[in-house]
Amino acid sequence: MARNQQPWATRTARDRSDAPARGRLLDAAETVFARRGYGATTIADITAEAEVSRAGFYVYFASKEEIFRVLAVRVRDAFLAAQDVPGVDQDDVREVVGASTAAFIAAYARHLPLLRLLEQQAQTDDDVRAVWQETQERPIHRSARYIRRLAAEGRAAPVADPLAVARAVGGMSIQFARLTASDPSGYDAAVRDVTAMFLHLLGIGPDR
Amino acid sequence: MARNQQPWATRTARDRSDAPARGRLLDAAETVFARRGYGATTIADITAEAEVSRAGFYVYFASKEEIFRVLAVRVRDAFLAAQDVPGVDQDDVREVVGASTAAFIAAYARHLPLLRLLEQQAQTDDDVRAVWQETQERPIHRSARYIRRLAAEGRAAPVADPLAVARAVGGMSIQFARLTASDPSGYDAAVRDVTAMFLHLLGIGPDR
Amino acid sequence: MARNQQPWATRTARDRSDAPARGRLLDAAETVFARRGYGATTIADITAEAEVSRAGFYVYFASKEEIFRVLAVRVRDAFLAAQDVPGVDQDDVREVVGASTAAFIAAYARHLPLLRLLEQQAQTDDDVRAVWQETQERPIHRSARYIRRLAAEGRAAPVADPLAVARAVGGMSIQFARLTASDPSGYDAAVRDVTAMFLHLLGIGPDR
Amino acid sequence: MARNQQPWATRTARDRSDAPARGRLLDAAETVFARRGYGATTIADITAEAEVSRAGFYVYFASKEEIFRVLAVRVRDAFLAAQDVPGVDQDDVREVVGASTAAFIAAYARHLPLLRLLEQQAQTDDDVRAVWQETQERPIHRSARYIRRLAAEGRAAPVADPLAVARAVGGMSIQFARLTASDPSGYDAAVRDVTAMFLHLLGIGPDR
DNA sequence: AATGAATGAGGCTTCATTCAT
DNA sequence: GATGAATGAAGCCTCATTCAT
Repeated sequence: MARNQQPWATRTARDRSDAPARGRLLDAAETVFARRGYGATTIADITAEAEVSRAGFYVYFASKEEIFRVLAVRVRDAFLAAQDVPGVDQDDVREVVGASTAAFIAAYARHLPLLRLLEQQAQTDDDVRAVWQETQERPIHRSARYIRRLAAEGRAAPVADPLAVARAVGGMSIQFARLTASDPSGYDAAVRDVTAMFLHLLGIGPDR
Repeated sequence: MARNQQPWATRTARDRSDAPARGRLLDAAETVFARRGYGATTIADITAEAEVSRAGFYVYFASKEEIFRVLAVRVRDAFLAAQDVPGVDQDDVREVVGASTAAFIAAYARHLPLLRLLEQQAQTDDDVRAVWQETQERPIHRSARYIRRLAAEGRAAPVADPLAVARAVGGMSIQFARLTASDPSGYDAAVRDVTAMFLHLLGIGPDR
Repeated sequence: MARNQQPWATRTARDRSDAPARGRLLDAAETVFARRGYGATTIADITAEAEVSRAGFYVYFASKEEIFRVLAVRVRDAFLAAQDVPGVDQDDVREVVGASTAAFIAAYARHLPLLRLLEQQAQTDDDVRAVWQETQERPIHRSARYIRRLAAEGRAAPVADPLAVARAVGGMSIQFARLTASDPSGYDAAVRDVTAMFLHLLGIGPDR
Repeated sequence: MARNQQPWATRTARDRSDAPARGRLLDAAETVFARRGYGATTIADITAEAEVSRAGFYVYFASKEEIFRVLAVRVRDAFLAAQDVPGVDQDDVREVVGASTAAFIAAYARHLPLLRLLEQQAQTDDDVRAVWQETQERPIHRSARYIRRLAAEGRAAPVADPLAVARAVGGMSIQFARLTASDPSGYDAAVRDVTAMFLHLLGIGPDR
């Protein structure tokens, strides 16, 4: 889209073939990894999907591991960015909790295939492990920070250590996100239930 | 039987423990899969670990997929069996919840490597998917049943639908089980915290 | 069948399982070789068909080559024996030629699968080659001898050297035998046509 | 094209003749199949003969079966093409029969090894069977057509149905072609005898 | 920047064959 | 004789990767 912001550009967007090859390869890799898993994916699968020659892959990436690492970062960033919920009244705990729960579940469900692979490859590849840990931990720590602040301000009375509560809520949310991924129609109920339990664990009763 | 006809024989060969090859192969497969993941594991790795010839593998299993499927069933059974907690006073909700939480977290942490692979392969292999789903769902449904009974008997006032609570608690427990797997010293705290949150979600206050 | 010629024998013929294993293996080998060809046939195929254990094969035969050699002899003998046509008036050339042509075509068509393999393996295995050559040459030489006698007695005037005529008639017969094997209904016409051409090549006109 | 930019270059590598690898593989396959038969031939044999790496084989062919199928077509075409005998006076039956008999026997003898394999593999592989049948039937039908024309024009009085005569002559020719293959010195006599018998079956007397 | 051609390395699988019982 | 279990040897095939152009 940014491409057309330059009025002097003469080429009109022609199908995928004028996207730069590197980007096409990354998109293709994401698609194929999601479809066939890490191990079963071959370089040939990726280049076929990207409509690039096999050798063309090596112009941009040194190996399957490397393209995966690049992809891992992309997924982490997308996943974390999707959790910034702007336009929420920071003073309304219920609204904050509801909105961030909704965002988390939605983002997790959306990126589930790649997140699974991330976790998987984290067992093997140290670089991926670092990315995966950040992907996992950052939302939890952010949440824990928030809970600590609420507790300090006397606006919540968490049942357990804030970090433990944050982790627990993270666990729940993931569980429901997986459910949502296999049955998207359950999304609203999932958000409602998790929000309610989150609030309850904060010692905050249901809305009226 | 013939083996005992010669009392002076020091046991006819068979130094390789004396487990029959099939069992050795399954144990070896479990070890190797846990160590190197599914994709990176080769038949040669498994047979080397089992001290069996490469060809010997095919006497009992047709492929890596097949031995994994057999292993999947074994893991599911072990994991589910580990959650039967005998000798618990069924009338004491706190004790039941505490014991089953402890058992679940311990079992999950213990089998984590294979459970991860189970989930992973469930994406690809329909048979494994069935086993994985049972592994996942059975504890949750059992837990949901228990919650429903407590609610019906007026001994608990769950914050949300019993199935949702069960699922949420499952999610938490998994989260803490993973933590425990990487840092076993946190086990007691994990059990304590999850138990407390579980009870809280059941509307049951802290012990005295 | 010979088994029941001994009146003192008490065992009645019970299905294949009391045929001695060696014979069962040979029969099985013939069946399987005919069905799958030489190369594709495995020892396991043969023993399965014979309902004998894999190792049992080696009690009687040292290898696939060896059992094939034994089979080759059996086939050669059966094929040659089938060409003895008793009860034919040796003075009636037309009858002799007709009967032996019929017998040859029938025998060739019947044993075609194994004869093909014989020829095939003759390329590779010297023992088989000897058997194959005899199988091929004996009928031709016998036929040539007959033609020579007829010529000497002035009862025929062969168009070419008796051996060449015999060879030519052999070639025709094989061609029609193959046709017959794939379409048995053509047998009578084949015999009639070949007989007519055979007689013609002997300078003997059609029957009245 | 770039190759000629450096006039001093002594030809960029490519000592392996300069036939492209695919052609070399086909030639090699023909050689090796003829030498060792189908079953005994391995991919490694072929690639060694072609001076190509084992993996190189799979760039052009998916399997031994496939390269054989391609070869089958090549052999069929070569065999059939060798039977076009130009420069023959179509009005001289003796010349036509003699020339086509000679061509057939020569072509069959020359391609005997591969033709044998063709027949052999026709039992197993449907594609090969189709090629083999055409290889077999086309000369016979062409010959039958010719005989029918001669008969219609009153220039021949075949002893039997033209198709039967054609088939019979085919059978003879094959028989003598095989003989020729194992003893090339007999070629002329074979052609003479088969031609004589062919003409005789057409009811055409010997030359003068 | 891009690619067609080629290959080294490595895993999978089959199979004839042996051996202890 | 007969067999279940096991294995060495060998072939097939795939794939990441390189290289000349």
